[in-house]
Amino acid sequence: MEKKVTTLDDVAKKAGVSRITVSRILRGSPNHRPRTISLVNRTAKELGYRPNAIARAFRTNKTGVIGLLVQRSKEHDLLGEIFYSTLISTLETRLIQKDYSILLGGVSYEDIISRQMPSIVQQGYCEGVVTLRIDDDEYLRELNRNVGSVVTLDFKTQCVPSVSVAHYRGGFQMGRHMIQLGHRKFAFLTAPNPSGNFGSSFDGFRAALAEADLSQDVPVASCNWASAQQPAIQRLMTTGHDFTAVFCANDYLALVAIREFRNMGLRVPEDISVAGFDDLETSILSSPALTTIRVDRKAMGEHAVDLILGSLKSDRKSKDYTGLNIEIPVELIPRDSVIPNKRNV
Amino acid sequence: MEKKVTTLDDVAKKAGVSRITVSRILRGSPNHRPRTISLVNRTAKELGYRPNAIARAFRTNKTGVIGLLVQRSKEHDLLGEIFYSTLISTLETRLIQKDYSILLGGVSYEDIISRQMPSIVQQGYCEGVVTLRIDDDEYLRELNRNVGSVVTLDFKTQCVPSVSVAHYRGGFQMGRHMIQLGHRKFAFLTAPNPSGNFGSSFDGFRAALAEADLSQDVPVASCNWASAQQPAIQRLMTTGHDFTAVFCANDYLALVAIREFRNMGLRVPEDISVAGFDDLETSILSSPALTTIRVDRKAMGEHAVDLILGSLKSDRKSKDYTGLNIEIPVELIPRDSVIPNKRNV
DNA sequence: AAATAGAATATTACCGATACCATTAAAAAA
DNA sequence: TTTTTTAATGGTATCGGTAATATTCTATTT
Repeated sequence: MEKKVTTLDDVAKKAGVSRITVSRILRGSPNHRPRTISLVNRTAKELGYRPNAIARAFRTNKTGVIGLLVQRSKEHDLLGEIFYSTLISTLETRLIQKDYSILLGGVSYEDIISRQMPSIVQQGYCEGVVTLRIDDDEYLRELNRNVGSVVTLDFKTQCVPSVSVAHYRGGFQMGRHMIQLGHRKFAFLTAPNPSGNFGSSFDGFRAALAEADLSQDVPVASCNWASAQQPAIQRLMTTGHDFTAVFCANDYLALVAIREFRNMGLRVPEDISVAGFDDLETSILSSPALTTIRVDRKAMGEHAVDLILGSLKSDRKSKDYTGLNIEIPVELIPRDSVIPNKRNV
Repeated sequence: MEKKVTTLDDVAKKAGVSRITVSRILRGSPNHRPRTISLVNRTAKELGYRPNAIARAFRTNKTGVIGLLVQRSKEHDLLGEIFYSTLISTLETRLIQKDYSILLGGVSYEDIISRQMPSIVQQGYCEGVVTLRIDDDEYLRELNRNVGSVVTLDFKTQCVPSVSVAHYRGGFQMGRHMIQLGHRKFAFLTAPNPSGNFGSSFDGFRAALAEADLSQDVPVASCNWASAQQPAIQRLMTTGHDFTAVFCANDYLALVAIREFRNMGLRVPEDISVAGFDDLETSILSSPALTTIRVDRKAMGEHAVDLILGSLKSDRKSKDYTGLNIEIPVELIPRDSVIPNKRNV
């Protein structure tokens, strides 16, 4: 006695109608006698009938599956980054409501360079794909060639609809905030340029400096992810700079920076103010509580879902979303890691 | 000009062989003339043929998809929890290597109570399912009835194979550690009992107290997740307890506790030592760096994958994994949030 | 050269649903 | 009542693969 699944035919036979009638009724077609409808529904329930999604997908060419593509790498794992896990959670919740499921896919840096499509795409399981911070235009175009609908999250591009963060604006706000508190000399802490988002933050920051007629010649420490952040930070300190505030590309780096500064005997924020970007759930819990730029990840996820679903429906004839970019606004969250500068005020 | 996909028939026609020959050759069957093999391979490449995974899944009844089931709730989102995101990342990486993909599924608490199967299961997309900390035996059994292979992560059970954490052992180690540092009075900080894991930690902790002939009557503060942790913690402090060390069910709660204690004017760790459980990536960055119990999440993910794949292969006839439990060992990571007790030493 | 074994390839049926078109039954109009 | 229209239902082909079985072809044996 293996598993025996009930099919449409079983239901049809038992109910004494044709298979297609059962199919239509179960899908909610109204063009049937109430008697037949209730008979079929009852019979289906009795037999414990469950439509076979694979068969349906096969026939209709609609899988009800959206791929979620993240970049994977040895040293640093986007999926494991808390910023993204919140995002993913939002995507899942909202897509389920629309009867879609999420299929996870990882691509390595090498895959991207060699234009290697992930297996979930090759196999044709996905009706559409949402990418997380995949920043290679050519790769996105190739994806689009394979999947029909692609939406990019956390990277602004012209070749597919995208949802991005107002990094420039966030950097600008942080710049103003620090200047307002009396800081005049700054440093940046970043990771090796993922997707230029960090670059935008710093451009915005510099714009604030320009506005205040301050030197935009800001020293930059570029850290690797996994480890080896210390050298970059130490180098920053030992090259004779006299900054009083550091703007970090994200909250995680800010925490690292705070630890390193303290290891060097500096007090944060008394000697150096440190700010982050993202406002992770835990950033309010750090000590000092982190001054940062809040990003509405929920809104990001929701917009991404709306974009991808909208772009699915459009059978070439309806609205074209290509190049449509939604920029999520940000908000400065002043807390305790950035304080007025005693030296320059 | 819509999308035209090349099928086996197209390749077969162009190569002048039968469809099934193409199918077999592309799947690597050796029983063919080398000439035919290379001809078919060449033709397939020329036409850019990609096997249709849905059609194949339909025919073979093998989807190559593993479901990942997490509990979802308004106030607290497991998917968004960093502990799990690392786990998920590991699962994904390892499953891809075995040519499987991950389909994400969420279940609410209500779903579990009402034995409502998630859509990814109902639809029959999954060959197997890995659950994350779903702690209802009856629900797991029902799942197993629907999917064939189920493996539970972060919850120990007898009804399906499971991978769990040595919570008891971890609690025990932490107890010993604190006692060794001179602490005699303790408190627990936990969340409303998810899955009894937290309970095991505290049982282990108490066992260490018993070993040292200390009172096991430890006050407990039970916090909600999202917010409202303050009241529970304040209540703990204002009921005349005189503990010097607090063992928290996880690192996140430990951070919350530290903040609350400080808000009440207490110093951590000078006045109160605080310890967590999990060793999140960021826990070494907090100040003070968190003393905690390290859980090898990578090992958890790897074992889960091995279990689920092994249990897929077993067509009832081979090994039966039911009730097999793998317990992941833990390790005490002493850092700066637990220090020797000045009062009692 | 005929018989036979084994390797290579082909035929056919089928997985479970839906699309499309045809048909029948019931209601409305003549 | 007969015809026409409309609602309800049925028949058949089909999506793109693979399993099982049948057939051809090649090589070996006698």
